[in-house]
Amino acid sequence: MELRQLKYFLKAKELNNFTEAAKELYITQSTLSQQIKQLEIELDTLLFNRVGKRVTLTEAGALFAQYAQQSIKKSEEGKSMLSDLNNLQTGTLTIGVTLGLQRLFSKAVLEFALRYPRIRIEAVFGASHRLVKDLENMEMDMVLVFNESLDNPNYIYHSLFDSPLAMVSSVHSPYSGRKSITLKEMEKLPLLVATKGFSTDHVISQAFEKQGLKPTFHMEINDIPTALELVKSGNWHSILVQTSVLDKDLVTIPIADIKQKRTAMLIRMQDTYQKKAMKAFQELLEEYGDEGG
Amino acid sequence: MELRQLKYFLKAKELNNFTEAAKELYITQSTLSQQIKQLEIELDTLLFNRVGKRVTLTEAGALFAQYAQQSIKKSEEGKSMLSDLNNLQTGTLTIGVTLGLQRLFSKAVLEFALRYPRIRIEAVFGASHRLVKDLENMEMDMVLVFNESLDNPNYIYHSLFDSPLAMVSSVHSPYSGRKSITLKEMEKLPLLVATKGFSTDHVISQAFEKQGLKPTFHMEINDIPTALELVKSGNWHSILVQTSVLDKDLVTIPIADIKQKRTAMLIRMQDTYQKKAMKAFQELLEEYGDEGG
DNA sequence: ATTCTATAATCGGTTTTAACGATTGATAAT
DNA sequence: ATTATCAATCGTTAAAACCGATTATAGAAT
Repeated sequence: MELRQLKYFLKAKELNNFTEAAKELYITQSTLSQQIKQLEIELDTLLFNRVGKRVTLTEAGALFAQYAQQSIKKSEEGKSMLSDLNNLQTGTLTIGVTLGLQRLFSKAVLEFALRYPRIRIEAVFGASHRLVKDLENMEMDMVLVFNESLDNPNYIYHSLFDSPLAMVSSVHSPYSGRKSITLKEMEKLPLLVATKGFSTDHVISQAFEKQGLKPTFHMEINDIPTALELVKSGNWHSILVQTSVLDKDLVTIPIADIKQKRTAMLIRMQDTYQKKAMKAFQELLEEYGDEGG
Repeated sequence: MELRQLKYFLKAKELNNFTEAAKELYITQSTLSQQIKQLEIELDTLLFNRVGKRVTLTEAGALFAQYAQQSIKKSEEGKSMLSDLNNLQTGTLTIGVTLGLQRLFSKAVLEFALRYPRIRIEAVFGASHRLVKDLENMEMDMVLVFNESLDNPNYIYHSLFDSPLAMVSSVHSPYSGRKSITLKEMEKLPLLVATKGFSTDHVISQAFEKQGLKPTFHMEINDIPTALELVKSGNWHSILVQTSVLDKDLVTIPIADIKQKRTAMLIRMQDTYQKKAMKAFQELLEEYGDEGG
């Protein structure tokens, strides 16, 4: 048994497909096939069921995966611990971020880059469920999302701040200056969805649905800065977590009938050893989170 | 980084000597040297200081060893978990036992062998510090010793029973029938040490010393059954943990001035996964332990 | 029913590398 | 000064990881 084989196994498990897994591992399918087989022989247990042309994890495989992952994790923790120790700080920090937390992230990353110029940052924007999945596959060090609360004990959940949903409009819009707005009022407005496919979008749709309202979303965009640019034109209004917006040309108007706040949170694997860079980044997030995102 | 390299590294760490380590690993010294170097290159850190012809672990090496060990452990736990799952029970249970717990061990192992005939038992008798060291190097699943209380959080300590020290004599000896005896009385008797080099021996010596007594030990043996045979002859008396002795030809006489009892305990590594065989053995030990060793 | 497609297993050959034996170099002990 | 002991290094060999091509199989499409 070698770590190499365990890594191959986990990738195959993740994709349930040897050919694909081999591609991602930059080896051929035949190599992967052989290495998995070798592992199975050593363990004297089938890890995958071969039903026709497809493979599915066996129960034994699922159980074994836990140990495989932990074995790999420990070895990598050891490595990154040493790299911290050397204080060369040549590490990489991979962070998943959901769209609405872009601002918080940029603020933190700006300061972080100043303090730790030699640490490479890899930021992956995406839908929270996708990010969490990547975290599970150890492809990320931490993710920044809204309201994900898997109760998986292998992860550490850390709330950063709460923020309500609000309508975003141009300062020149007739609604500028309003203290609040109702969903019913918004139903007839030209709306722009800035978080298509994200969990925030889901919350918004549900709120309208609950009141039997059918708003028209004239546009869907999955990039917040672009969406905000469009809102500035005055042609559309959008709905976002309030702290995602801070621009002198825009206003946020509290939505009277959405009480539920969104909670920004940081999720990371439970490590006995936590990368120094990670700790530092987390501290920055907390700092900026307290200032209101 | 491969598990093979981590195993090599740990062995080298254990022995502080590449040549010896290579021998135990059944590889040549040159291979070991190269593999360690390769690991060091990957980690970008020296694991050993090379001072002249000898090697000593660096601080980084000591830290890394923790992770290496855990990585290996996880992979092996996974493997043994599967072997249990298959219910083939082809596993091996390696147990270290200190001399005085021989009786408890034999009783338990007898029953265990009946219930789990396909599990191989490897029993290693030896001094407790030696056993504990082997346990640390993961060469044992558990050890049975007296009073070892390292406060290492990676181990689980489980007390089985307490037992006082007692003088052991032939039923025909003049002391047979005595309710108790003092160290001073024993000083002049022909004594036989049955636990030379073991921690119990240490306790006995200290007790005499404390009272300024200088007993004469006419014989030293490091095997209890043999020692007991000799005591039966009536020529010597010995001092042992009371529960080590159960023989119609022998009597145990409580020693009035040694109040301190010896605690039999089981020590095992803290596993998230515990071998079924281990659990079963532990249960038997507890059962027989309650009956008084 | 037949062909096509997607997939895993297998086979034979190639490349990589783990392992070896012998040698060198360095240093501690004699 | 000599010897013994150890780690590093070098060149070679054996093992095994890997590859490309082929085969086998099952599901999908025709």
